[in-house]
Amino acid sequence: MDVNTRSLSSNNKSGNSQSSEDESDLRRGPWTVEEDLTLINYIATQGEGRWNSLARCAGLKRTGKSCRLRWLNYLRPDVRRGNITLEEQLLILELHSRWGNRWSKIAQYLPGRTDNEIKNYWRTRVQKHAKQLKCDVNSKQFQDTMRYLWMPRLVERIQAANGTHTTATATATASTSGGSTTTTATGGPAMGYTDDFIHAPVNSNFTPENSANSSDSLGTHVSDFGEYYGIPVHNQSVNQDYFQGDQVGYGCDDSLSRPNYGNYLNNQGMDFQAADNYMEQNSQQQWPFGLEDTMDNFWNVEDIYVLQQQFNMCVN
DNA sequence: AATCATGCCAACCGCCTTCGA
DNA sequence: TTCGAAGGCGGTTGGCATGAT
Repeated sequence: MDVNTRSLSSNNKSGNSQSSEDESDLRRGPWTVEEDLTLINYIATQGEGRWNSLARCAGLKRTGKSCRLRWLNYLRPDVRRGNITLEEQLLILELHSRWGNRWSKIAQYLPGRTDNEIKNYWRTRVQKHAKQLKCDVNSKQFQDTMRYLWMPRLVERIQAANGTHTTATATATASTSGGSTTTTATGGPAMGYTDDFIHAPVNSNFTPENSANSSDSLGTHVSDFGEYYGIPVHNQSVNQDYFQGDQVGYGCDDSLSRPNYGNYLNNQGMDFQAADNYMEQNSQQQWPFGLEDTMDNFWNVEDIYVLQQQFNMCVN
């Protein structure tokens, strides 16, 4: 069935009455250029308002919801396009560890990015790698892997790309196009095993099992990520054991080490209370990171290989 | 060249919350 | 206070693009 002509009969199950609409006349599916222009022009002259009436007044044969979604996710002038940058990836991981699937809340900290985009990123990229590691994305193992392996690694990549600091002696870059990933390693061992993880002091007492407890006293089993890490939503400085690099190791055993990324986000001005204020005061400004991640993804084949090894050590 | 598998993402669905009469 | 309308949000789907076979 043509997506544009599908029945709308199921649309009103949600309690969102569209009774004032002529349902038989409503369009669905992809928006046309003409519809986009109509919506843009209408909002440019009349501003945003009540979406149902806006849709009617603009002459769009769409539901108000559909118009709102199209505007917020695609037509808004401040919507950012292009790959999620390394910094944005790091921020998404960090914020998701705090708040879980609170996509709209996470999106507030990534100006120009929509909750839908972040959600899609998470589902297509992060969950994919959880699958590759054969663990549930909500599992403690995966959370720890993400927190103590991937995120520090990502910080290293950011620092390396910025030319500010990196302890890595080898770099591997991945480019993902479509479904495949190609990898270019420079200076690393032939087996694509980079030593990003192997060069800094390690607290041998640290394990993923105690990691959650290391930052607070609330690290007992809870399903929600934020609760899991025992982090209050607001007025909480950045996850302390994660960002205070010298105090706690992040690996699963002594073969792991942490990059010297301490307080990276704070050093970038990413204090969350400040971020709250920042967002309130200046919601239109772009996030002060300018680095584009042309590699698309910070995980590559080598990373997965290494991570699988480390992950297995964690589990066993 | 054809077919299949996979990734990506725009759009929809439906529940919940907020608003306002 | 109640109730319907509208908005917000997270989950899910479907179609297109691309790569693999």
